[in-house]
Amino acid sequence: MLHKKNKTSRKQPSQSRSRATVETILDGCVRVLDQEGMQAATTSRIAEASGVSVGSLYQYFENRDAILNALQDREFARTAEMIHAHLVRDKFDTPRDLAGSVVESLLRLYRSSPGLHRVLALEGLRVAPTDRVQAFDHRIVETLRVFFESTIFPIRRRNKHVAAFVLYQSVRATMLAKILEEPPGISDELLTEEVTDLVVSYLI
Amino acid sequence: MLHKKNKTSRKQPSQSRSRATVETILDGCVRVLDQEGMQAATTSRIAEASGVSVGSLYQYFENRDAILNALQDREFARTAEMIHAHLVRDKFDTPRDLAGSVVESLLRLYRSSPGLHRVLALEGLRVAPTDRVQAFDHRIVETLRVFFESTIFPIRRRNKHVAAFVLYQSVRATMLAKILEEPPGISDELLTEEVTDLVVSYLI
Amino acid sequence: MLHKKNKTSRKQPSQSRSRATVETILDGCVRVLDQEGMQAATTSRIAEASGVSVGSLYQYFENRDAILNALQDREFARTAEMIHAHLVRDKFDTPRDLAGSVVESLLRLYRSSPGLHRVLALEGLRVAPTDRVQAFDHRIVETLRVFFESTIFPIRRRNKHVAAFVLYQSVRATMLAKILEEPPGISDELLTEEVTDLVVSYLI
Amino acid sequence: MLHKKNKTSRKQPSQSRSRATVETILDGCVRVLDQEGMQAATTSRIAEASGVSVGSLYQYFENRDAILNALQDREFARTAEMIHAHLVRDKFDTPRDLAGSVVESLLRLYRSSPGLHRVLALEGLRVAPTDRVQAFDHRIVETLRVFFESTIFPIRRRNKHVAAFVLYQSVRATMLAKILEEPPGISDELLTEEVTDLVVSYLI
DNA sequence: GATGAATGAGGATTCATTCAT
DNA sequence: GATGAATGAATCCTCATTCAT
Repeated sequence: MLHKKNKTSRKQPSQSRSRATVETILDGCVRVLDQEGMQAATTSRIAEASGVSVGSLYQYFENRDAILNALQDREFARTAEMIHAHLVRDKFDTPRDLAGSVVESLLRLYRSSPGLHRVLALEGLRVAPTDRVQAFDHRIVETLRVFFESTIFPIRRRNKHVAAFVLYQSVRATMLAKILEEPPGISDELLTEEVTDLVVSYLI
Repeated sequence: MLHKKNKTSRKQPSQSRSRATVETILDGCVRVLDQEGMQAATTSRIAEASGVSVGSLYQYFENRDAILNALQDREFARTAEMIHAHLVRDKFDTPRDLAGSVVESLLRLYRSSPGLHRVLALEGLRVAPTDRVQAFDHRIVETLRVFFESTIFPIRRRNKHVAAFVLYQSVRATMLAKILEEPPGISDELLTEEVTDLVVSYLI
Repeated sequence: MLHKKNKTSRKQPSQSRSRATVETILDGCVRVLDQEGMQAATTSRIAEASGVSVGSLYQYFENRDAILNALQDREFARTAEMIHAHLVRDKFDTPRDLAGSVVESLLRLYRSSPGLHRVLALEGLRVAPTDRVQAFDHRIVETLRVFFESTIFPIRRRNKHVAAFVLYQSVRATMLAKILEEPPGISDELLTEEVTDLVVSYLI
Repeated sequence: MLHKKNKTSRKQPSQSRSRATVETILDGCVRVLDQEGMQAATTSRIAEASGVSVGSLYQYFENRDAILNALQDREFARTAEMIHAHLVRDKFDTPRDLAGSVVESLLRLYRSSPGLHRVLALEGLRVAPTDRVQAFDHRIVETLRVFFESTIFPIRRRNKHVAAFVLYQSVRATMLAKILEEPPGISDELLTEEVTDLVVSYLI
């Protein structure tokens, strides 16, 4: 009743060509967000930046929000994978090294598309009114919690869930603020060091 | 020094009545942001919620963005004042008490108008191209730095500026995420406690 | 849920100026329907033909369909009034005269805006999926039925409701077809005469 | 003589397979019109309902309007044939029986695809600028006129052409209104009876 | 000063048509 | 011949801004 027709939720991007187009569109959207910001992310601007027509956008996505949702999903997945990959590494030296490498990777990830991550943080591309942000934030927090529960490193926090939540929000916000504001007198190295200190002194 | 460069310089809100109207409008805008979100903050909705006409809005503000900018200014000022007030209090017991009370106040402040602060966070009302956010963030960070430099409490961080930056971003983001996402199983008290721990273990 | 906001169903056209604008828009819409047909009745074309801006259209009407609905309401009301006025006239000579004058008036009414009435017939401006047509058709049929029940003229049809229905549809369709197709060799006078015969020989 | 002036003349549907595809497409279009209405009759919906690809649609038809035109041609032809078949029947009892059987058949025909006939009525699929409707209406009217001129039944109308025109429009409109509006309290049988009365009392 | 009706540029979405495979 | 992905003009609608009263 809300939509005249509901078809089969657009093109099922199963064929590799379809999937490629979807990725192309998402990449275009990231470019727009990074260089021109959220308010510029109109359907025609996204189409233009992706090198496809507006019509094609709608061949692959239900509507504008669906693009942003998909982009969010993809980026959260990448973030989660990145963090997970660090935590399951066999080889590590000290807890501090591990923490530092995660922090540093996060900084790098954010720097690769600051505009995108600015929007993702807190506001979460605004689409599903909070659910999507919460759901994905939660996934990352869970990854951290599980690690805290199972690592042989001694963690002095009683409530691992809260600890994961606090640390994820803290590190993310600090790194993003760094990239977005570039406050004078604070280098990447220095900040990575300090944030790692924050994490380690809280956990151990 | 706050005059910005208003081409037509609009209403110089010198008369108290004018100032009152400006405040009324900002309050209306906050109400809209809190209850209906950013996408509802249209000029006519703000006018309606403020009890003034759209025309009057433009008597007091250059354009829509100017309203959001002014609101941002006001809220950052309040935050800065609140933090400052805590830090200059004569009476305090322990460093932990002080940190805890700041953290708690921040949580309260955010909870009083979550919609407003969600928008302010990182994105800075998306208006001023980061300058405004940076400027005000900087002011708060400076307040903290000065405190760290001058307090008789022993602070083990070498670079007080970075420490202030890291802590401000961390506490703010964590508290906001709490309010906006309300992750299950994390109470206000518990989180306040943990964040205070984060601050104290990093600083002392 | 269907609409983001529902306001108070637009401007309440109580002031005479508002009402005048509403009429202006409806008149513009009629002009478009008559001269360019239904497919040309786009919001911007209607606005243009009415001499107002698209924005103003939406100040007075919820959406495009609301314009067509209002127009239909107005035209049905006019038709009903016209028919009613004929039936309640004190002075008339014979049943045939009365029938003939109604038939003739209807032809004149349709000729005043053929494009509009073409659309109104059967399709009914398409908006409320049939309800509106049915409702108004019904009103006119009722007017006729009441007349048939109460007139001192002898009516030989048993079921006055069906008779009213049959006659209204027949006269309307024939007159409209005449205007829209202008079949060669059939003059207004001749057709009026024949249709009057159809009515009279059926009724009396 | 039906060749129209197809610029590129498309597929001359001489091969039986081509003709079959054309029919398939028209049938699909009818299904869409009946079940979903005119606004749903998009090229892709018609293609889907016909089990062919959009591309194939354009193999057989110049453009969308050509499909609707062809459909109109076909349906008018069927109607004309149906009426003709009744009129040339050798066996009939009374004039009333003949009239009644035509009226009833028309009702049945319309009921078999109401959505199609709603669109065809008066509006003539809104395609050809009235010419097509007129031409076909005229053909049916001519069939009737010829019958009126040649039948041994006594017809009391002087101008047989006008009589045919009036009756065709009247019967068609009444039957269609019945099907499209389904006014409460009017059964098929009752209406058929009344309309037959209308015809007979006018003619004889 | 205040008002709110009027304006129209801009944004989301649809769909007839084309064309490479 | 058949397919259906790609295209973009055309449509509905919103909302920041202006200006006559």
